Formats: sequence, structure tokens, C-alpha cells
Amino acid sequence: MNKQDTRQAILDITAELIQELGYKGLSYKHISERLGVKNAAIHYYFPAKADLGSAYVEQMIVQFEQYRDHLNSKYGDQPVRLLNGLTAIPRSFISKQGMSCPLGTLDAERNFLPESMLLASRQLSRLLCEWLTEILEKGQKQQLMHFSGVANNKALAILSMLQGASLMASANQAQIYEDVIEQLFLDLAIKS
Amino acid sequence: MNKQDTRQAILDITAELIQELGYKGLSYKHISERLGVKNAAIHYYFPAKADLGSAYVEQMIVQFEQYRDHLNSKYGDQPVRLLNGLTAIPRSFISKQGMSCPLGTLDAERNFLPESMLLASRQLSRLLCEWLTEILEKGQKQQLMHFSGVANNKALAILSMLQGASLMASANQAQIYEDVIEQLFLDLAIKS
DNA sequence: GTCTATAACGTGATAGAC
DNA sequence: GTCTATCACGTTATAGAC
Repeated sequence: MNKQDTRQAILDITAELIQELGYKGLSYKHISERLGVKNAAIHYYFPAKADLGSAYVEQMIVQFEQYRDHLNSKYGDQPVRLLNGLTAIPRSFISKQGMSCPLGTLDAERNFLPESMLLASRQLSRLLCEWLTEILEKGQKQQLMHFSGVANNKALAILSMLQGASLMASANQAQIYEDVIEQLFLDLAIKS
Repeated sequence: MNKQDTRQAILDITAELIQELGYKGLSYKHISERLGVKNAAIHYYFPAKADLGSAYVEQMIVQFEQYRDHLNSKYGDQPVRLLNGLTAIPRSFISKQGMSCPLGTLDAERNFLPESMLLASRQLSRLLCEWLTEILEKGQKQQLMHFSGVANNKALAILSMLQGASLMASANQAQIYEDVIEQLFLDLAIKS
């Protein structure tokens, strides 16, 4: 196992733990125990916790961009399918017991995040908002989605809803997320 | 200063700190320093942190019920005013720099909350949802608010939106909350 | 190059001072 | 009745072993 592999293994464990514990709740000890080493060993790959946190968010951004590009090339002219793809992101976290979409968790921890993490998570929010804006504009143009006001603002409102629903579902019952999604599609008057 | 006064002073400081730091971020030392005593003194009033956390959420519930009853008796037949009153709750937190509506923060910390806190915060969510459901039903009956589906589900979707918007506003720019509220009223076709 | 022993500090909580 | 000295533990991080 070379250095890059170990680095990636640490990042994978980090991703899993952050969904459950958040950035503040995550510790080097948790990670090292899963790898069978002492906690200090992790510092060799990520000197400070801020380095690990930043690398994690950067990785999330890359993964999102790949997912978005994949769906765009596959369903570029089918906005309803794209919206379904976007709403599937938080669902993928909620389906794992005790976990939640990390974006809301990171926002809740804003006062504990290193500056680089905060900036990166804002960028991810922005990317999501831009993608959703495009989807809504396509849907409106094809008369498949209906809403008042400008698409950018509607996208912001929907993202807020998804983020809030993801947290509420994790802390209450997972079903909440499905109920909210159903309402979202009703509001946009999408026949599914 | 008798015991009840000191207890209340501790709860007031707790309320302020939790909005900024969350439950996990809050420490007895933070509180005791503001009171000019050692951290252990707080344990006399709240033996365990779980006691303090539970008392805090219970207090939030009481305050919400008072606020709701006050608005209900004042604007009982004016659903738009009531909705304005409900959306003012998260705003009151966001307006203070670095703070956020605590419900989202607590949800994000679900895996660190004592059981009693988790249950109480779920109860508060439920109370909010029930109130909003009533408001929406009144609005629909008076043809002041328009939406598809059942009021209960629409209330859940709106609460998710408010909770998510509150967190996004705190971690990004406060203006986000106002943008989302504007979209909410547009969606309900309320002329303001 | 990779990892461990250890430090320095913050945390919640107990025992007991006054 | 009210508060402090102190503990046991978990945290991030450094210095240095191998």
C-alpha cells in the first residue's frame, strides 16, 4: 500500500465518519483505529485536521462535478430526470442509518470550520445552486416545471428545503425526506 | 441572587451559546467564565450536561408555545400574519452574527444529544409543524394561500425549507434567508 | 519514509472545602 | 447551600524512534 492509497483510505473513512459525526465530532483516533495504527500516524498524511477537512470537501466537489456531468450528458434534455438525480444525493446519505447529507452538518458547524473548508463548502453550495437553476430553466422552457419568480431564487429555496429535509429526516424519521420530495414535485406540478 | 435566578442566568447564557456553538461546542467553562465562577460550579445547578441541555430545549418549547398562543389570539383569523410570525423565528437568530436557529443545529448533532434532548427537539418540530398546518388550512380556506396536496405535507416541506435556509444563511450570507422567504410567499401566491 | 511515545490542553464530572 | 481543587479521559499535535 503506497502513500497515495493510504491517503485515499483515510479520506474514505473520513467521508463516512463526517456523515455521522460531523467535522468537530470526527477524530484522528476514530480513523486510526479503523486502519489499525496509532492516531498520530494520520498526521503524517494530513499534518493538521484542517488539511484533512479541506481535502474531504475538495473531494466532495470533484465527486459532485463528475456526477453532474455524467447526468447532464445522459439526460441533458430531460429536466425531470435531472431533478430526480439531484434529489437522490441527500437520499444516498439518509439511507445509511444515523448519517446525513454533510452539507447541512458543515453549515451547522460553521464556527468550527477552518476557513478553507468553509470556502469550499460554500463553493459546493454554489455549484449545486447553479446546476439546479439550469434544470429549472429547462423544465420551465419545456413546460414540465411550473413556478413563480426567477429560477435562481427558486433553486435556492429548493436547495434549502433539501438540506433541511435531510437533517430532519436523519434526526426524526427517514420517511420525512420522501414526503418532502413528493411535495416538491407536486409544487412544480410534475406528474410522476 | 437566589438559586432560581442563578439557574435562569445559566439557561440564558446556554441559549445564547448554543445558537453559536451547538450543544457539543457548548462547555461548562464558557458558561462559568461569563458568570465569574469555576466551571464545576455549574454542576451544582445542572449535575450533568444532559440536564442542562434538556432544560434548554424544554425552555424553548415553553417560549414557542407562548409566542404561538400570543399570535394566535392576536391574529387568529389572519393566516398571512401568522405565517409572517412563524418565519420571523429563524430570522431572530440569523440577525445576530454567527448564530443560527438552534433546531437545525440540534438535528445536525443528533448522534451526540442525550435521549431526552432528542425527544424534546422532536416534540418542538412537531409543534411547529402542527401550527403551520393550521395556518395553511386557514389560508387555503380563505383563498389567501394556494398549494397542492395536503396541508400537513406542505407544512413539513416549508419547515424543512426554513430550517435549511436558516443554516445556509448563517454559513453563507444572511440575505439568503430573505430570498427564500420571498420565494415562499411567491409560491403560495401571497401578494405582500 | 512511516509510525509511536508523549506532550499540552480542553472536556465533563466527583469529592470535599468553607 | 454554594463553590473549588482535582481527576480521568479525549483531543490535536510535535518530537523523535525505527
